[in-house]
Amino acid sequence: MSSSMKDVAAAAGVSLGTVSNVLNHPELVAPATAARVQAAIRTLSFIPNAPARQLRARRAKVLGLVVPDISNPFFTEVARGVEDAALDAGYVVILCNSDARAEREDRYLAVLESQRVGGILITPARKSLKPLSRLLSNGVAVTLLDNEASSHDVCSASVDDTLGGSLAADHAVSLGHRKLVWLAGPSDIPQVADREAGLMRTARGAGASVRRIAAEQMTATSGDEAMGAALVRGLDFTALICANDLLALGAIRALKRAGLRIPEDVSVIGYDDIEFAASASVPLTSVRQPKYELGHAAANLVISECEDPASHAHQRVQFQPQLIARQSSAHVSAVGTLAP
Amino acid sequence: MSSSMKDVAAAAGVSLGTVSNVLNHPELVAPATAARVQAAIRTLSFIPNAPARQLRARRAKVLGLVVPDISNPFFTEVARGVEDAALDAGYVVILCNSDARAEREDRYLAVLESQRVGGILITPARKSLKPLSRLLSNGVAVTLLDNEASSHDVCSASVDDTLGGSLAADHAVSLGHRKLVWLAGPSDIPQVADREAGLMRTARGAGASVRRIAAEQMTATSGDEAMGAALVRGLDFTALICANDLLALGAIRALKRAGLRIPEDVSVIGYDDIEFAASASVPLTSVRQPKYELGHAAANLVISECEDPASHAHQRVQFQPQLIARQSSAHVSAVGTLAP
DNA sequence: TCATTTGATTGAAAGGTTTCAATTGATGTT
DNA sequence: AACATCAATTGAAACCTTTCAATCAAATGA
Repeated sequence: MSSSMKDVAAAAGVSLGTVSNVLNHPELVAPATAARVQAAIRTLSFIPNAPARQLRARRAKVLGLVVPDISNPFFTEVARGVEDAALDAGYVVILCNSDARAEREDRYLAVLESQRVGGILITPARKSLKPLSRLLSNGVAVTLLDNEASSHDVCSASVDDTLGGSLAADHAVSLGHRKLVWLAGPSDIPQVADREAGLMRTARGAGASVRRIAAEQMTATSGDEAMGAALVRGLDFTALICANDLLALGAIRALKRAGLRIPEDVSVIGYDDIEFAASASVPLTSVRQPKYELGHAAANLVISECEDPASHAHQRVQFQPQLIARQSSAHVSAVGTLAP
Repeated sequence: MSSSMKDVAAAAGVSLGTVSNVLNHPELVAPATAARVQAAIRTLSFIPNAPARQLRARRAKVLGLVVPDISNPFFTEVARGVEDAALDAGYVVILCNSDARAEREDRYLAVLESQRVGGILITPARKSLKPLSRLLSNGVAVTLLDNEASSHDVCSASVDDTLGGSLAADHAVSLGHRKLVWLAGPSDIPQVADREAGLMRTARGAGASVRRIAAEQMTATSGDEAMGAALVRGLDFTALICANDLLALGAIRALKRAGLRIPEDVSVIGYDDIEFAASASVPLTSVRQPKYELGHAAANLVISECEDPASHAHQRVQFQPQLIARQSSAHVSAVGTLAP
């Protein structure tokens, strides 16, 4: 049986309140007493009952992490950052995959509310913060992850997606490409919209045309399908820029199936720079995001708000992306132009 | 402010106990009353306080998932299976990456004990169940994940690793390979040991030689290093079998750097069949494990024990692996033999 | 009609912690 | 010697549930 503070108090010959003070306000208790209590804690191998503490003190060292899909290596890496920061602060992370579906996200938000978590890190499935308002008004610390806060009652940690889109376009254009294809994901994903905006502005500013096709999800399978379908319809382009690396990996499969060579016939640029980008069938040029750092920073924001809500000022942290050139992109070749 | 059962009771004009019964034992309360209470719950948008419930009822619908590394796509997929099963049962999953380090695992086990989780799914960092005994004696349901239970006080869900190793060896031998290299991971990982045992038995039974090299971790980087170092030392072989796909991906990088062609000079076989195996620079032949199903089954085992510990019988669930042949493996070529 | 059974509801205790006003004992001041 | 101050400790209340014995009202049986 697990021992309680009452047992510790009895063993150390002090009152319950003193044991609590040793644990939470050591400065209030005499060194000798504290030592005696610590000894009792050790011999009884007492471990505090977190739910009981939470019930009374209403602050739980628990964070909810709500992401579209942890199997996307981007979010996996983000999650590691979150988790490491959390563990360092004695917090624990509840993993919630929303599958980018509002219904599932709502279900999780309700569960997290029921668990009375102290904070939530979320990459929301929809733009509106409405679903979060209940939590917010109950004093739960919310930080937007990989999304920039538009309102002022939450923190956010994000990467400059507009810049990222721009970097990708720059790269293609500087290699001489003028006929681009943008392989987007679902249009309601804000990150994708921002990348697209940056891409379009930069590409068109440089006199390149951009044709847009969209995949249904941000997965390799979906990228394969979308690209395959587009190729069947016929498409005149020399460079393909994808909303993320998974789409790019899938698109490459479709391109190869259609007999196209990369980068001789088509240059491909991904986004995220997931670990496998370098080991892909053609090592993938990609826009790198500081994934781990993003998660780490976001977790620290939300933890600092949990620890001291009163003196907390909401912040927006923004990281810069970076283009990593590999073999999937090359200078447009005179001979290799694609006739559809 | 969040409303409590007291508020609901007042609003519905019933006692606290009745509200509790509506929530937990609906069969005990008159339909009319139940309806009134439900209405009050809805208008007050009452959400039960899980920690308070846990304090009184000592069953928390919380699971701890302890894995070596969620960024390994194998465990990512397992985690998805766990999470889906958990959500269906109204449970929530705390994510714990042990990094395969005992110290970090212990830290997490203490946190999970403090949180008074109902169950733990763990791929242990070490063979002994000692670190779990505290939890077990406190009535926490423990299920071994991707490890077969040796004792009888826990459930386990695993994949037959000996068979998997054997399948890989069979495949290589049937393609005519007689000089194999086994790229192992840390020797204290039981899964790796089992794969090795199956591999050795089958390969040697077929008259093939197996040379063993070991990577420090189960990562691509580590596989690259280990393979690179081995190539420098000189190695006479035609087929490489790796303890997992990440090692294989890394090893392929090293092989290519050394000017070796795959599969013409060397056949490579991985293990796990992660999603990227198919998109790798050379599509990877691999031993597929039912990852999602493994996680799902394990979660259901632990949940069933949580729900009804009394009538629970510990079980071992074992899945079968399957060899997926792709282009990284081919028949040994007369010309392509490697002179070191 | 009275006693008994059944079904629905209640009230109070318990679970492990934190918090805070109150108490104690010692030290310092006049 | 009387008083104020201060540090250390205590005791009880509060947090929100669940549980269970007790109560109550209505229905049944004789």
